[in-house]
Amino acid sequence: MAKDKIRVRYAPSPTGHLHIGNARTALFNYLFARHNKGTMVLRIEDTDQKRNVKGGSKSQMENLKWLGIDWDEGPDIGGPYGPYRQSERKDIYNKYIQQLLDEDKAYYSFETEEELTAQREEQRAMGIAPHYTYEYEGMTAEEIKKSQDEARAKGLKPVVRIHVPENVTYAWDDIVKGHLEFESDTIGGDFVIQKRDGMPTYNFAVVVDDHLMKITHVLRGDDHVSNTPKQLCVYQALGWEPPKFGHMTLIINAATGKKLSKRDESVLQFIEQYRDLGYLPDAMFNFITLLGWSPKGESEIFSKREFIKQFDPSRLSKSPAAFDQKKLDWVNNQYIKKADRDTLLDLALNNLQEAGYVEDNPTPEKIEWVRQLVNIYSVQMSYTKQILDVAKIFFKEPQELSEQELAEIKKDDGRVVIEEFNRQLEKLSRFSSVQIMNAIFATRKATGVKGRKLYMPIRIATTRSMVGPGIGEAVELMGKDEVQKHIALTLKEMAAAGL
RNA sequence: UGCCCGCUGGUCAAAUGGUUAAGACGCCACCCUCUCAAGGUGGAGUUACGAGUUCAAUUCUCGUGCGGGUGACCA
Repeated sequence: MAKDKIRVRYAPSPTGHLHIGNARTALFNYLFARHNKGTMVLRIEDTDQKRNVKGGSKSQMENLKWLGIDWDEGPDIGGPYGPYRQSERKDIYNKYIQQLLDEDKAYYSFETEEELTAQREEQRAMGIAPHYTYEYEGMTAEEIKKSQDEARAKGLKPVVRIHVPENVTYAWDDIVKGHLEFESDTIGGDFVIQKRDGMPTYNFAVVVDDHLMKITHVLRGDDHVSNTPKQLCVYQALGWEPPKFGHMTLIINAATGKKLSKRDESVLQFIEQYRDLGYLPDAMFNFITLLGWSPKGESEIFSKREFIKQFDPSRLSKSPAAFDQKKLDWVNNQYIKKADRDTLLDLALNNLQEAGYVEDNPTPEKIEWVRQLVNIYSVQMSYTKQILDVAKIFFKEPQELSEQELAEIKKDDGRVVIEEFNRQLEKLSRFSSVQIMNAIFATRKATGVKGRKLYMPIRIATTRSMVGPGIGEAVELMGKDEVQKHIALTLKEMAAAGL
């Protein structure tokens, strides 16, 4: 028989926006599927009604698409194994829960949450691992039935627990971590497979869905390792063949060494936040792929197509990956430098408008101006919103010159240079960068000053800053009026300082 | 505390019994340059510790240490 087609899934719960860690899980499943010409399934795990966030799954899907991840089956496009939302699959789960009940592999449990919490406290106090202990221990079938009937008569609603057999070893060869095994008595006792509200629990629904959706490989986060034995228990009870599992290491915050938690605000963790700052999807895709996975050669910048081609799950790392913002910035800068100019323009325009630096309905001239601005600054931006900061000389009223700047223009012939350049500017027929450079050359000729002594006073007087892009372009973009205003202001300040 | 996992420079990592222990980010220096970036060149910096196996250990084994995950009617 030919090897079955590879089928993987990404199964988020719609509890919020797309988190970096989840995005990575999706990404690796995607790469694995595409590399093997397999099928990518998107399934929404929304069995916890309390935690579901409105619009959560829509936001997840939007951000996945933005990242360049698509899927072949899912709630939005359907597929042969739907529905793809767990909340719509209740009948399916119920059927298998009933089957386990009938086969005596599961049972109704009436212990209340208060009782269970008390039990756990007690166990913890005794220094043993908290676990559920069988509530019908030592009872005959009749006694159990009687006890349940009484509980029901009192109006108690049961949950369904699965019998975890004794002395069983749950073992699997993990794609990432190698051979792993757990003894059945270490997984916490008979666990709940159906909640009081009638919904299945995660560990049960996942098994049913993965089996029915013919999932062949489960790539997920390390935090699911301890769920795997429970799921294997369900597979066994149902008599199903489990898929292959691979548990990817967590992404940690380099500063704390801990798993990135949504509550940790020292790192931006949601794809949307990066999107808003003007990070590029391809760059994010590239960067996230490098979190816990390494390519074969020495290069680290790859297109999606190249990643798909060379993706190999055996190169998934066993040790946690730290989220390195500086590296992300470097990666994004690599992409920005190569990016399509219109794309950058759109992003930057958006950032500038949000900041109120550019009006909402800019004229074509203004858009052209922003385009030039983005062009000259793209080489140094890590993300487009940085333009607010790096190009602030174009948007903010000039500050008083600093001591350092003043020192720079007062040495040697600063004043002479500035005045001469101002005269040369007057003579220009066009206010273009080429012409402006000509004015600088003419100033050099007239004053005999060159190099830094020539350029720096001009730079400071025109842009009111010692830093910035090429002087010709900077001055052109600043505009003639603004430049003349700045020069006049500078000369006034110099006079006031007695120069 | 039980169970599970990990540990190569500041960070991510390659190599897997034999290498001068790749590469990338960051850092430093120099070059380029009016400045800031970008780019180029170079540099510093690493196999957690202790035993064992072996001619040879970053690699295999054991122990110690440190870090992490998990212990729900969350997923």
